[in-house]
Amino acid sequence: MKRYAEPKEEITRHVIADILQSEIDGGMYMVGEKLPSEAELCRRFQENRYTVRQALDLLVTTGIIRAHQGKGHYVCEKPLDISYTITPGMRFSDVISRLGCQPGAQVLKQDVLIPPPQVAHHLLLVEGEQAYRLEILRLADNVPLSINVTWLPERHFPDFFMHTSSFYSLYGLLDEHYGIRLQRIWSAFQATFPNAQEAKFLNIPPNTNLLHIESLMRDQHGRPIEFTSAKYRGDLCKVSIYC
Amino acid sequence: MKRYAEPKEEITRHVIADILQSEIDGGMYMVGEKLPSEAELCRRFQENRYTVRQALDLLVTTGIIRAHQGKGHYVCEKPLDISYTITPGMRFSDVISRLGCQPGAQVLKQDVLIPPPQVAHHLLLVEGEQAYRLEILRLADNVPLSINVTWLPERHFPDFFMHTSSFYSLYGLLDEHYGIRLQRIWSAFQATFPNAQEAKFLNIPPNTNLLHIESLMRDQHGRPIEFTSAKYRGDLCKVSIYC
DNA sequence: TAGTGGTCTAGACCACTAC
DNA sequence: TAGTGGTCTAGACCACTAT
Repeated sequence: MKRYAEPKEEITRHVIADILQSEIDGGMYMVGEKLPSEAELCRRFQENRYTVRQALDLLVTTGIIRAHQGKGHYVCEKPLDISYTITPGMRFSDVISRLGCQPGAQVLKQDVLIPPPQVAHHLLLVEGEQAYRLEILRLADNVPLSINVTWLPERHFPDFFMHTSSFYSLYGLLDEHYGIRLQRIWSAFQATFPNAQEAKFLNIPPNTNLLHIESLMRDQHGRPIEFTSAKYRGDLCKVSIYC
Repeated sequence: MKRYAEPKEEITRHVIADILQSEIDGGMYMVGEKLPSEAELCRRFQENRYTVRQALDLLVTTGIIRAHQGKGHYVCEKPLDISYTITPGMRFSDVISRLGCQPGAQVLKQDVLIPPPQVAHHLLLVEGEQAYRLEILRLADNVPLSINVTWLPERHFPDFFMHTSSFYSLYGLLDEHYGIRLQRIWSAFQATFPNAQEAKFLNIPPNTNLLHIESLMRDQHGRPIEFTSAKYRGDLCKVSIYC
């Protein structure tokens, strides 16, 4: 056992992380399987618990494994490749179904209010005009995948909340009840980290990265209809678009 | 000073991080300015160095501050909003110039070889057909913003490397010397972390998040011409596209 | 050389999970 | 109750930066 830091050049935590990762890649620990406990890894590598934890943290941060207090470290599922083509007929729920997962959606909050200036501007609202604000959690096999905040101009959707109680697909709802089909005008992409609330709903540690997508959609008549801010789990999602 | 962990509920590191963040937000430490040293913060909060470091790490991971060994912790710049519209006439260098920064590009590597199957498939190459592979570092005011790996079918670009020595704008080069103007077919977005080499070239710690964009572009005749894998610094870049 | 952050040892208590 | 990960104390050496 090394008593103190060595000439460096290797940084023990990275060496341990690389060994564990190669063992995971090599199939020694399968997806969903539990890794040896920290104490066991300390004995195996003859290193301090701090060092072993730093190594595990590297793999947690990279989305290779996840930690469960009181249980252990587990090998993560592989990222889903969500080929997300929002054109007529392709909905979030369809995408998830095609991947062999059970899609889910949960309305966390719904309001009618005056949106922030940026949103009002995109949706071409007049001064003081109100819009629906929907906060939706998207799930696949009961695993939270994304949090969406969607804005819709109030005037286009009378009695909107009558339809959201049995929420399943937003685009399905807009098509069925209002005859509106959406197409993308513009999107902005950013890699971010979650705030406390988002981390809670997505059930992820605060250092998981998120794919943040803001989108402006228009209907078949060219009117801007929907502004959405969606935050996807970076370790599980990859989003594709076709132009 | 607490001798051991307390009833929790507060988690000291988060409390310290919140205090520091509010002070940064409040303008106590300006962008680019140095925070007090770890030792100083230990004295101020009467906490162990480990705890103070965990607090600082939270802010580093969130992109609020960055650490320089031997110097200190510094407040980060705000993200650039790179509205990246790759259509005729809009180049990376143009985007950067418009933001008031000096664009830069550096060819890290250039090869001619048989691309991996996925790339060959996208570019409609026949079995064994070769392509150019360019690894390019993009900079703004000498700060590395992204690493791009670009593939171009060899047959469309005779004497290609004659033109890459004085590299400035790839799309400018393709237009000038080959009369080819590009448009987006498809893009895939993911939030990831850098590998060791990427972290080195981008000069970022390994827990900085990256916005990874794979794109397939076609020329004015509809032929798929370019496949690019671009990794942008998540703390500095936001990429917008228009459809 | 002094000061800063980066890494590590050794050992403790807290909180969650399973039995 | 035992085992696991989560947090923290106290102190050490290493590597980089400025002077």
